[in-house]
Amino acid sequence: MPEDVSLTTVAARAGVSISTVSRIVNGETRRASAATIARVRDAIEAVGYRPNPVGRALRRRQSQVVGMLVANLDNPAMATIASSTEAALRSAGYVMMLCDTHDRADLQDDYLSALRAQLVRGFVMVASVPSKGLADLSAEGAPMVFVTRRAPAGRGPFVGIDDRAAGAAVADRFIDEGRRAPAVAFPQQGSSATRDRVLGFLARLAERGRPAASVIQGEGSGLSHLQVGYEAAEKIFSAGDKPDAILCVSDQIAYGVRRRALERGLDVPGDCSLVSIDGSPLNKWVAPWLVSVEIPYIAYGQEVLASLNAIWTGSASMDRLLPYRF
Amino acid sequence: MPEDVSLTTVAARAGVSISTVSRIVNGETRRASAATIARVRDAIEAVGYRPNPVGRALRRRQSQVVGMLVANLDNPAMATIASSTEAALRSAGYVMMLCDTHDRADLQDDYLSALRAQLVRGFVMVASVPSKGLADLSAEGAPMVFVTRRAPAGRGPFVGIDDRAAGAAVADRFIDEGRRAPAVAFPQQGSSATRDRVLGFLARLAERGRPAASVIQGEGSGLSHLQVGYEAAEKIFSAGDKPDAILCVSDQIAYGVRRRALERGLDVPGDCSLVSIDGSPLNKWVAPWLVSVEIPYIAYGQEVLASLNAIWTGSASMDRLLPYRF
DNA sequence: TCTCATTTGGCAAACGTTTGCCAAAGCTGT
DNA sequence: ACAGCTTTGGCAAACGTTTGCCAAATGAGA
Repeated sequence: MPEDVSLTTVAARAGVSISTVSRIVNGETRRASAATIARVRDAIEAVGYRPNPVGRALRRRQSQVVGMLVANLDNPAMATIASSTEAALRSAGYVMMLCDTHDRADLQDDYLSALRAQLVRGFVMVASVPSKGLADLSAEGAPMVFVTRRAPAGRGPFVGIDDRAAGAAVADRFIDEGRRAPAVAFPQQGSSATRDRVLGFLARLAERGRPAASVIQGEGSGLSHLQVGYEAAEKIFSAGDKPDAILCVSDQIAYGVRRRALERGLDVPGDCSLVSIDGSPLNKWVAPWLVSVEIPYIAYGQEVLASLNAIWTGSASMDRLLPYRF
Repeated sequence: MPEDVSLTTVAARAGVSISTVSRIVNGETRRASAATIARVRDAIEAVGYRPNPVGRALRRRQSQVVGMLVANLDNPAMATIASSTEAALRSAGYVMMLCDTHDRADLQDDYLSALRAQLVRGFVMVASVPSKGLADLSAEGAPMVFVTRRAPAGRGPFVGIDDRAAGAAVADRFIDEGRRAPAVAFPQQGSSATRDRVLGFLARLAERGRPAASVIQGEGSGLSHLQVGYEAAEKIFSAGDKPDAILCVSDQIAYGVRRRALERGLDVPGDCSLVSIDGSPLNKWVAPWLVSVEIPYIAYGQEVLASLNAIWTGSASMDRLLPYRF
């Protein structure tokens, strides 16, 4: 299958000019007679012509590529988002270019500029980090949608869940279950997502008669949420009050908390129940002790696509909040 | 930052022709005087010129893009491979385009032809599936490296571990530990990787006096290895002999086996120890009961790059087997 | 000073598209 | 038969790059 078939090949075979073929390929049916169109279509079929995306991008000054920057592909949730977004984009005729920023601002900027040079059509920022390049690009009005974490600069369409509400839902559950000593484990330098979950949780508890001061709060630092959970748990378990229910703002934090709990000889959920926000399908298999608010990461892809489409067509860019499920 | 700076911009500013600038950008230092080179370099710096990859690809008929097809991004091992490969390629000046084939031949072919149209420089097939498009492309001699699973057609450079040896290593361990009733859990329609692991395991056991017929073999079917393990375990546990050590050919299979074991009231590793081949870092946190042969997925990226480099420079394409660690 | 080789650099033609503009042909109504 | 409009389609110029070829300028040797 020699792939050196271009508009010229088709034009020669159909006995028309390349302009005509180009127009027909692009659906400009009003610029050619029905007979010509049929002849060209046949020729296209016969030689197996496929438009060359590179030539097209050069001329149009815009490619079919959408760039996706993800903070950490090793995080299963982000991998799922990447996978579903790739599928959605592909089915709409776009291709996705994926970059792993490792949560580093400098890498993020490198990737942004490389992608821009590729004339990408849009950017999908999954858990972006604040950076100069991002701010610039955003200010220029580049098509950009933020997933999981909101835009550092504030404005920018967002795909995710209502993090505050999710936190509040866990609070409600704890109260309804009659928990005496609720706690929360979260990362020291959290993103908008983890922060909002904690805030929603504490706010709802306060509304229902449990002021924030009475809630055991454990924060952890470290690169991975596993480590964060492990550290946060230490603080929580060595607090004066013994917690009987802990909100972990992500699955991985819950894994870390649980490990520390085991090391301390605590039974989960016997002595202390763990609730997390994420809901990886893996939990059912490796963490049956964990109750989780399930986030439909698998559905993120189509929302991202819808959001990009809205931007491209000039509609108002609005946030897309997906339903979570307890 | 208006990004409409091209060779023309630089040429005008430096007072030379675009040919000269192009040659200097591409390191053809012998085609211009030192003074000219300096002047051009300054101009490049001043206007912030970056070569346009699209124009370049069109002219060179070859882009800096490397296409990566992965069977399932939700699999943490593959996500890690994708991440490390992306990093390695990026640091060598390439960009990676990632596609998730969901292990489907038709999608794989779609992606292959889309990537080819993008004039990609090479293909990285992570756990590829046999397909017509793959066979054609491979026959044409497209630069292609196979990761984790060997080329369906046989020939093609491979990056992975020595799967038979890994299986054998587990066999040795079982014998050395004095296990009475070893078993193995594996997928019904396995890849070259899982097949080789089982073969290596059984062969070594046979060498050391345990003919294959005496080994409990449980195969499972299903989309995910979790399910495979769950099914395989059922067969293994309901066999006449009660196993006291099971080789699970992947981490996820081990998770499935363990779940079934729990349901049957078996203690792991008390009643029966589990050994898997994969070694996800997550194991330490969520599956401390699992012993694993650790595969250095994080190091795959650089090997993939090295393999591609070998192909591009015309060297003999050889397999790259990485060391595993018990 | 002349010849010849080397250095230095520009011209122009590609690569595969898209699209503004022009022109030929076909129609309509007078 | 003629003006004017619509349909149909081609020409050619871009988009940003690379590169074969040619030419001017420089330098060396005679």
